[in-house]
Amino acid sequence: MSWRKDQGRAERGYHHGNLKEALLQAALDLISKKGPAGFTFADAARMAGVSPAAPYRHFRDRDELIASIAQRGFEQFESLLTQAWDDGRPDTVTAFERVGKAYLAFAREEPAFYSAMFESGLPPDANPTLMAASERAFAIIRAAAERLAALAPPGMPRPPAMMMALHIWSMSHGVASLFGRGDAARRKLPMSPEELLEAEVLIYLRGLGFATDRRPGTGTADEKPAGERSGPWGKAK
Amino acid sequence: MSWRKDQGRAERGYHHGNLKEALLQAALDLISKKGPAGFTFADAARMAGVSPAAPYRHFRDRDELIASIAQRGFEQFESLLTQAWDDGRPDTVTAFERVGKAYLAFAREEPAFYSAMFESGLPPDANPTLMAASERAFAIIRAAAERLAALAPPGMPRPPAMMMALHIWSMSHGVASLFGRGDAARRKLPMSPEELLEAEVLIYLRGLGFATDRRPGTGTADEKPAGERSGPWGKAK
DNA sequence: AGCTCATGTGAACGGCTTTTACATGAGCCG
DNA sequence: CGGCTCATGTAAAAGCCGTTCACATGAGCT
Repeated sequence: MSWRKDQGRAERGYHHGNLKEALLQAALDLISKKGPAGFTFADAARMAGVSPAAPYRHFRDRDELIASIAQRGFEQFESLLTQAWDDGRPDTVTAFERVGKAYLAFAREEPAFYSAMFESGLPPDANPTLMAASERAFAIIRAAAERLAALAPPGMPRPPAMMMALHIWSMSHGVASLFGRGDAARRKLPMSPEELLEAEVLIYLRGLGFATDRRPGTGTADEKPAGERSGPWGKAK
Repeated sequence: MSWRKDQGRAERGYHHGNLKEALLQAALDLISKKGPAGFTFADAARMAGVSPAAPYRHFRDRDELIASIAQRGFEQFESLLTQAWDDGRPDTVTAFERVGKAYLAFAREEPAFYSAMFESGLPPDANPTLMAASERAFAIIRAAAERLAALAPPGMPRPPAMMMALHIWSMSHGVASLFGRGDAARRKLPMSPEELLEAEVLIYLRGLGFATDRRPGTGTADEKPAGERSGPWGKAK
């Protein structure tokens, strides 16, 4: 990691040279430490070593900075989900679960992005480009659901892919926002959020008629020791 | 609705007489209008007709006011869920779904409470009595899950009730916080949040092996026209 | 060299939170 | 009823923030 002009502090002429980027970085730091509410425009400026008025050359106001972060967040999120989905390899169900885990991993490892994206209280409709980014990310989940729906067992009516996608999203978001971030501020659990979500998704998929032991499908098969794994939960009493 | 001293405005001696209550009311109004972030201590004071310093006689600081609201929210929430659960009448599955709907109804009809409870960014561990209230509310869901788990079909291993409860909670919270509040600020959906959640829960329960057509059980039976209702979703394409 | 315009500064306004010293009067005690 | 006391409210002030505006600087172009 290295900015053009060394952290922005030290010697630095009248012009910063990289202020916009420095502000975004600072804001990310601050949000991850104190939440999107505690984040302060002035603090970010201070951290970048400029006067409190300087940021206004790059962002209309505080909200626009947060929206910019949310925007980037959705882009990284989309890329992460795309990678996790990996076009359904090695088999659809496995890939699908990987997407769920990626969702949680993002919420855990990038709490600042996640907060900006989902907990900043910005009206989504006010910002078309932001909403577009959000929809591109959701489209990954939706595409995965589409593929999964196509595999639905013949006996049953096909579940609408859009609905499945919304279900998965709500489960992921629910788990992430109730139990997701480790640091502070979350409830205690008898299991990890990842396990919780995995079980939830597996049960849900089973409810749709999918075989969830991962034997069928494209079977690239590194079967887990299929021992007594008869249900999607561990040995919890 | 009528306070003791008429709105707090009008004629009113040096002492308000009911300030604490008036502040809580004002805060509820403000939060529901502008979100927990936009809410201002000074505004609440103004609305109650007192000086900006007066609230400090009743709340240590702004956060404590919000925590008080969250506290009340959890109490109302608990009461609502208890009522919806109605001790599992007329049958467990029906009552269970009613709890899900009550959850959403609360989020929709009491957005201020809901925000204070789940989106205020307060550390839950910092406030023991608040966490206790939250746990009492969750206990209702947990108790319902317990009863449901006991009914699990004999063929399969019993799902842990705690896990089921957490699953249901995460689904409800996910749907509520992504799509829950109608006014502003939410995404568009091909179906109502209520339908979305109902389908999600039904599919999930089916995944656990429950018959979800509501024919078995205590069968107090006001069967819906069981026509072509072969899956938990409507005619969505 | 000189011009121009994007970018940063300083000072100022109004608003918010919180603290402190002081005012008021409700409730009690004699 | 008179007076005391203490919870409750006020005024003023300090310190922070967001935001704006007139002004300074200097990077890049001609």
